Amino acid sequence: MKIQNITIKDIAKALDLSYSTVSRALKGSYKISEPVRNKVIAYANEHNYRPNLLAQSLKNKNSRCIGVVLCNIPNSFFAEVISGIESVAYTKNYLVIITQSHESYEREIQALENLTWRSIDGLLISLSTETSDCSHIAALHAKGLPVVFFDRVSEDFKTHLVKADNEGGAYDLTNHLLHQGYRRIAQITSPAHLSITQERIAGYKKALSEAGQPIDESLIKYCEHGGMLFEEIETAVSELFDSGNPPDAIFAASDRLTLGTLSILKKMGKSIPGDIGMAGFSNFSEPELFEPALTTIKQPAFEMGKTAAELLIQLIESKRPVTEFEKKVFPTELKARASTNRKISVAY
Amino acid sequence: MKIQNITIKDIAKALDLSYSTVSRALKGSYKISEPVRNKVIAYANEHNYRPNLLAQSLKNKNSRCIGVVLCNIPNSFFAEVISGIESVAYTKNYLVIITQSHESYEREIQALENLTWRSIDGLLISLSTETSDCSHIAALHAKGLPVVFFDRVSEDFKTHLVKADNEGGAYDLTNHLLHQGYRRIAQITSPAHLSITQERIAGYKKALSEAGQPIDESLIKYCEHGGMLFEEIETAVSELFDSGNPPDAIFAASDRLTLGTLSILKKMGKSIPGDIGMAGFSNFSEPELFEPALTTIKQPAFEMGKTAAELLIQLIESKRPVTEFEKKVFPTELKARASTNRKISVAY
DNA sequence: TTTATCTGGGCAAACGTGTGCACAGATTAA
DNA sequence: TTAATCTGTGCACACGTTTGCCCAGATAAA
Repeated sequence: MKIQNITIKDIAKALDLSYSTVSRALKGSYKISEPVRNKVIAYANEHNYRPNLLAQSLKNKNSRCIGVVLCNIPNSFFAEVISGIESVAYTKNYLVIITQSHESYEREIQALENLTWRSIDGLLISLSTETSDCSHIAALHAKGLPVVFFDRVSEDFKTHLVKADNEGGAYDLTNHLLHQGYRRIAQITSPAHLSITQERIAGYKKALSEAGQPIDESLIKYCEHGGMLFEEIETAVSELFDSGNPPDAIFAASDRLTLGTLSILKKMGKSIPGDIGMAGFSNFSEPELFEPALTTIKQPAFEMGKTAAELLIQLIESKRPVTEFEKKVFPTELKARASTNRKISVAY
Repeated sequence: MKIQNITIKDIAKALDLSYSTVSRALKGSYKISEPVRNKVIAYANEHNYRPNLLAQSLKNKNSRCIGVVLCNIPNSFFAEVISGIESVAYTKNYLVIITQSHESYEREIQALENLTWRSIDGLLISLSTETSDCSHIAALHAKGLPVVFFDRVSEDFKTHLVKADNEGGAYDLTNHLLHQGYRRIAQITSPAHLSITQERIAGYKKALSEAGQPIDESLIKYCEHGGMLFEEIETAVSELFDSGNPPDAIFAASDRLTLGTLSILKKMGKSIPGDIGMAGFSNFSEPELFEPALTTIKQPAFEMGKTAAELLIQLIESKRPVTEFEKKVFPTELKARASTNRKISVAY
């Protein structure tokens, strides 16, 4: 921007002081006499002095920016996470730069390059569905860039992790479906290499096992693009129904998959929850407005964003290298609604 | 970031050249001989040289960042706008910094201060509901900051405007409701001082007038916070129904108002579209999933973001001061669905 | 041969801050 | 009175780039 702001030099000239005196008076760092300091501060306030962040960053090799890489912004879950991140960054005076990977490994790498080129002090990242190898992130981390994983995490290297209790959420939801009398419960989910997928499948299988139900791997459908392509959800659903032994309930493992599946079931004319039960992970704000009102597992997205940002800033501002890392796991919340309400509570 | 990148100085030392020669060779700007230039470029590529953007910005007084101020990210409309902005910025190599006003005038000012402090090259802004006076933006514009308004625009000063055809959209929707046989059509809308509100009311009134219907100002309810407070929507709805002469259809003027109103009507046990017709401006991705499937006016949000970003970058990169400004108006799209389907087409 | 022009490249200052060092004057200790 | 210490301030360089100006050597013109 071409807007001319007042600089330290201007103040120095006006008060007939050296640059360094002004700088030190403003920072309050060094031995500057009271009268001089007050004079400088008064002048600075009066003329609305704002230090030039670019110059400070160049000098100090920090930028007070944190970079965020996530899949895409319109997704309800991530939109809420962003709000959480911003709420912390705002008070700590960091700027948040958001980039989207659009579930693509290549774009994730580009986003990361762009961010590091722009000088960020730290990175918050949720892996894209295509990402199975984290060496691009590990390399930055090894060079000293503080990193916090959230949501879709990796344990390829040690750092703070912030995630939902995906296993617990999937367990709760599967149990709920079982209690409602559903028996052949399918899961439509993200690629198998993602942490969230593994955990959500683990919870699902755990609930089934505990209930003495068989586990049928053909009921688990992986969408390689996490539902970015509508057709992959369609394929998954039709495979389930064309199998000769269709499910009586579907559990979708993400926001997009949930909405996509619901949409397809309605198009197929399935009656929910009669013909088939339907539920999923979703942070959409008004799931009760759907037909039928949708049973969801909701993640505390805002809190997760907040915590991730707090941990990251703590990492950035730590004087000593941090060696003890935290793994924050947030409970999920099951909201049972009409879409799984068979009104038959079966004992087993 | 503490990551040490290779600098021009490193290249200069390695090749035994001066800094300036290296700089000029890389920029391709000045008289540098072929062999020297090639040598420099080869070395730079080999060692993965990236110019330090902070230093460049400091020197050139531009930052290759554009600032965006909007109400809030989780809103479907704005989330799509952001995607549009990013798609352009990405190819033109600008970074997008998104800030939220949360519909507050004060936070809008803070966001703006933060952005300018951070050095942005241009600004995209959609006014908060509380903003009636644009002098804070005009001041920046007067200082030379390129500004493009989108969505909620102001004509306080001359610049590019990007908006939807709000009047046309409201006209179409009102007409649709009239054709469906609704007669007492209410509008729940944003504060009266906003451009979008005025236009949406104008279209609504125009359709009513043309149909020979009376205009009842008591059917227009303004939500001072644009629906950020759920209670204000509740108040608006209950006032409509408690008036003794309730509406037979409600037209909500924004994403949040639409979802909020629908939610309240359902809680009240109203039958839609029987008791009351319901429709609104909304960019939610799957309105057909609602109960009932929701009639919407959809704005081309992605296109709007794209165009706004293009105009802004054009402004930023223009050599001469621009004096001719454009006003881009995008058509909206009416999607009639069950929530307004009375199945009685009344001639009038 | 001398002078003017061109070509390629280096010097150094600048953008706005931060900071190690030096130094003048005042105070204290010997 | 002299030496040691403390206090407050200024000088100058650094961060990484960019750019106006200058200059050495080569070439062309006179």
